[in-house]
Amino acid sequence: MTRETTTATDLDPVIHVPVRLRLMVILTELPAGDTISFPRLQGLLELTPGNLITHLRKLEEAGYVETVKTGRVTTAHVTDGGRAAFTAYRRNLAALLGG
Amino acid sequence: MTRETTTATDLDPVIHVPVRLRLMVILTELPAGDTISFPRLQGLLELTPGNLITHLRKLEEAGYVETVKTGRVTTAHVTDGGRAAFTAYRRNLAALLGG
DNA sequence: GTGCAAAGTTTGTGCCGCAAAGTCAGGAGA
DNA sequence: TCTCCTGACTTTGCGGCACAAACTTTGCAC
Repeated sequence: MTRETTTATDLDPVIHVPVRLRLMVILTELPAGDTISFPRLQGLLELTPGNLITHLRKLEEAGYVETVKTGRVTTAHVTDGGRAAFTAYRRNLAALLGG
Repeated sequence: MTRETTTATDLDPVIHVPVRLRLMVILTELPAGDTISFPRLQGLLELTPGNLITHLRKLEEAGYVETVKTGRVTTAHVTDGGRAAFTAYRRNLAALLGG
């Protein structure tokens, strides 16, 4: 009951923040290979651009997301590591909440 | 998909903080009418007392938890409002994560 | 080429989680 | 009874982070 619960309830703080949690949901639900634009994300999440870019960078620094500037607009997509981390996050959360 | 998702994904910030989330799990899994002592909570969560009391107070201020000092030791238990809020939190989380 | 609007960036502020250090109460031993 | 000691909180200060306002940049319309 010591090691298991400790590990199981360790929620990745990079993902756990509500805005980033919603970001990861949007990005992982995107068809593989697809990207989504910065303005579209901003509209979906109803964030100020400054707020959005901060969270996107946090995810990028963690290696969960990649952003590419194509012409005028920046697009984002989740990485393999990001998908894995998100899966682990969900598993830990389920373990904590018991289902 | 605008107003509904916005409402559904609104995660109660009082509960969402990892320590308090674990606190709510422990407290709501307690048999109805039971209480748990401060030192026991501290042991289970592996927190400094200062940290624990801060979070307990946050939950108390929100009306989710009540604490009673019985003799030497303080005990805590969840309120009806706390149970309701926790249920709503889980529902919102499930809606966000899609399951 | 000048004005305008959309897109992204930087910076500052305020809040909050966290733990170190302090306070208080009760019991054991002299 | 007085004092020491231990266990149980409590308070305070610091560090880090989310958030948005204000600034910069880029491209199009005219």
